[in-house]
Amino acid sequence: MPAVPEGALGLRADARQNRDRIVEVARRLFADRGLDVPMATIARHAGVGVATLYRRFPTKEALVTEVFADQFEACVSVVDDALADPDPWRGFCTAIEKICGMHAADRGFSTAFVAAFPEAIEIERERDRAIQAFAELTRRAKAAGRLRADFSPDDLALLLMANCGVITGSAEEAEAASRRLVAYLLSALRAEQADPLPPPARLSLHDVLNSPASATRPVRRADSGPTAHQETTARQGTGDR
Amino acid sequence: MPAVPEGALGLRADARQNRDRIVEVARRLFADRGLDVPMATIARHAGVGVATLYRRFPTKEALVTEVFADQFEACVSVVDDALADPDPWRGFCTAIEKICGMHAADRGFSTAFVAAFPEAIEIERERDRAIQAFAELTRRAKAAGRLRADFSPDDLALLLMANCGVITGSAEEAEAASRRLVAYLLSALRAEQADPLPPPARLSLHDVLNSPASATRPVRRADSGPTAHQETTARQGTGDR
DNA sequence: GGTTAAGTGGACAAGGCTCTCCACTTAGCA
DNA sequence: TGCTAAGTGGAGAGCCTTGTCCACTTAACC
Repeated sequence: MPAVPEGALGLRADARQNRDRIVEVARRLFADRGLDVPMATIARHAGVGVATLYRRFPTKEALVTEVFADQFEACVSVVDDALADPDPWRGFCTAIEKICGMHAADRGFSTAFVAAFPEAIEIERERDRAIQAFAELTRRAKAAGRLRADFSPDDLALLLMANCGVITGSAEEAEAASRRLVAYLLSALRAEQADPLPPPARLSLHDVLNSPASATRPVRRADSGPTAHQETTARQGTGDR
Repeated sequence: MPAVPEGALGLRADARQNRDRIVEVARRLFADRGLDVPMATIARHAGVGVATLYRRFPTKEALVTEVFADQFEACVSVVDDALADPDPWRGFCTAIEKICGMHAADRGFSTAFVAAFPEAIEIERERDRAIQAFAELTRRAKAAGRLRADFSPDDLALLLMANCGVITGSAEEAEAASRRLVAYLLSALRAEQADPLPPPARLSLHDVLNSPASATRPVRRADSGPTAHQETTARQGTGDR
């Protein structure tokens, strides 16, 4: 993450200020209300017009990506820190707790993270590194005999999505819920657990991070058409879902 | 749940048929695509006009309530069945597995359940009974020494919301993810777990089931206004969030 | 101070949604 | 068969979104 975001490089001083304020305001609004705050609201809170907003960030997605880029980096470095811990199990637990806590504290981030914007190119390289780092952390925690052997690194996606699920209500409620859920989950992950698990979900971290589903571009399947009843064929071609 | 829904009582034969088809189609569409299928799509698939749809169900919420009323009842009877099981822990586990499985199999239901429509009056009485039944199940499973003592009946809300979080992608993916998550969670709930938990989240079942947040009426906080910068007071009165 | 390219804001286009209105059709009954 | 209340479909109102356009303003350099 460069100290000056590359998008703000050749900007005139006033434009630069406006851009900074937009990002700052967007971060706060996304955190408080989630990703579906309208662009006009962000613009108004930043004291600019919508045109200015769209001049800096051609789509809402671009704004979201920019806003959460460094939060994503923070997640990555949490995993790095965990790898540096001499006790791999402690590292593992702290990493999960920290990441889930970050999500719980930021409504927009949790959505953005799970939704994931494939266009976040500067993130892409980091992402693969993070996945490998977490896999290594997993390996070590298992080797230390603390993490159950049938845990799959892809289960991280499962945990994160579950964590997102409990993020509702006020920030404090969300954080309390997340903390308790994570405590449950971590105690399920200890090696002493004997009950066998059903097969890992086909929800790998790669899938989640490249999913077409997104809060700003919701998944919309093509209309498969009616399967019965007197639906006339003439009505079909409306393009309606 | 009456055999003939009270909404369909004095209806003319053709109207009755249309109503039934609407509910059937809506159930299928909600299950496949979630709650945000447009009303027009439902009408089209049912082979009726939107006006007909709105004549039977004055709001989308009313339709959703009707569609999921019996699924809700099914959840309640799952808890009843669990209470009838001589082994309370087995009953407890099966209940959770079944309910989570039902949610995973039905994208719309999971949303509707967590969102919860306070207006679903006929459900209201059932709801309190279900909550008490689950509390009783909890008590027995603890008494049998199988469920960890610090489990709170309100944690059911936590589990259900977490489960909702992993419902993405195809139906099979969702069910696989849910199964694995539930397996993790149940192993965390066994009495042998020693690690103390953080305090229960202030997410009681009552709260969740009466939450103002909803998929059809998303939570919208009042705009608190900007906290800094040169926002003019004149711009404030636009009613924008 | 004057020039000018960069920056700006507000109106508006395009398209989505829920829900309403009203002129027309039809089931049910004598 | 013919009457009538019940039922109907489609157009469109009203509101929300994201994103565009263009006449105006202003920072930055001479």
